[in-house]
Amino acid sequence: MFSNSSKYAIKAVLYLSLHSNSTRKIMAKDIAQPINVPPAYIAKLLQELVRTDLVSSVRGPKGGFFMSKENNNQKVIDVLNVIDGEKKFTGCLLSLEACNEEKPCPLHNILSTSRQHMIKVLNEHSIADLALAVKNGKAYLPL
Amino acid sequence: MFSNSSKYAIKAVLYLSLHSNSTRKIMAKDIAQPINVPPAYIAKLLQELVRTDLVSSVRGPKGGFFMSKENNNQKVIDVLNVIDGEKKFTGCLLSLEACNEEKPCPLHNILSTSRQHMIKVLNEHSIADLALAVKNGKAYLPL
DNA sequence: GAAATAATATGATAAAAATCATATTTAGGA
DNA sequence: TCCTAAATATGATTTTTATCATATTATTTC
Repeated sequence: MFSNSSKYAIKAVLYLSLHSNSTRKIMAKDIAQPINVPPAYIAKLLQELVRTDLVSSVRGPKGGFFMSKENNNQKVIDVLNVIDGEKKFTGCLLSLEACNEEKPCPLHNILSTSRQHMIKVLNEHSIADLALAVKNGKAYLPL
Repeated sequence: MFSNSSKYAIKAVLYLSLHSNSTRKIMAKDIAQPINVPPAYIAKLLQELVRTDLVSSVRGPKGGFFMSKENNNQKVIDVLNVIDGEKKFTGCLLSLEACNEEKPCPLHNILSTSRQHMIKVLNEHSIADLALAVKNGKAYLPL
């Protein structure tokens, strides 16, 4: 459904949302272990997330990654769009160039509703929302 | 969302549903062109679909691929399961081993409904249903 | 301002998915 | 029975994705 990269990115951003802030930064290697992602890989993903303003960072000693208030308010779909690209959600389900609402492909026809709903939900929930669910014991991050 | 292979498989199966039957078989290369998929690739995919009883075939002269009545009644999700595997739909959205309904991951939490709906729809519609929509002008297969 | 630390940029390698190629088997027709 | 046509099995190649490694740059602290 989502690529490994996207899953890793979501996990990293969630971890940062739960454990970091502007005065409490976390190094790439210290994020990698708890979310079970290769350190070098998560480092590369984090760089991309920093470039696109989804995560904040400071170099040098006492530096690291963290989530600012603005970062926390970004929507879940923003992370997915940066890593997997928008077409993943908006593109035709059969990759037909000429597929659209007026002339939908057969899959579009039957899946359009649930897909729209999916996009809506990802658009409505911020990273902070997901983190809050974890804090409240309504969602979990095991292993 | 779906892999190229899955998209190709759906397109091939739809094409066969619309243009073939037990007395009108179609060769791999004659399927490849209209659905815009590499001939050798679609041939390989068709073999897998035949092995799993989603498509029928006859070798030799006058042979080819076709959809039997049973083939046409298979559900869309069956094709996707064969090509992409079931985990694509049932697996945790963050690939967490211990994620489940009782202890859902944050993504599971917000996407579960639309995902369930998606699976339901794919389970309810047969290949024939999709083909019918095309015949009735309710769905299209451009390019 | 020098030393140490941590992100950044860049590129190399490995694994998986997609694509291509071909020898083998089966079925039909002369 | 022999030739041809078509699927099948198998494997090679290419492309993409995932993973690993390292030299460079920025920042803090002494």
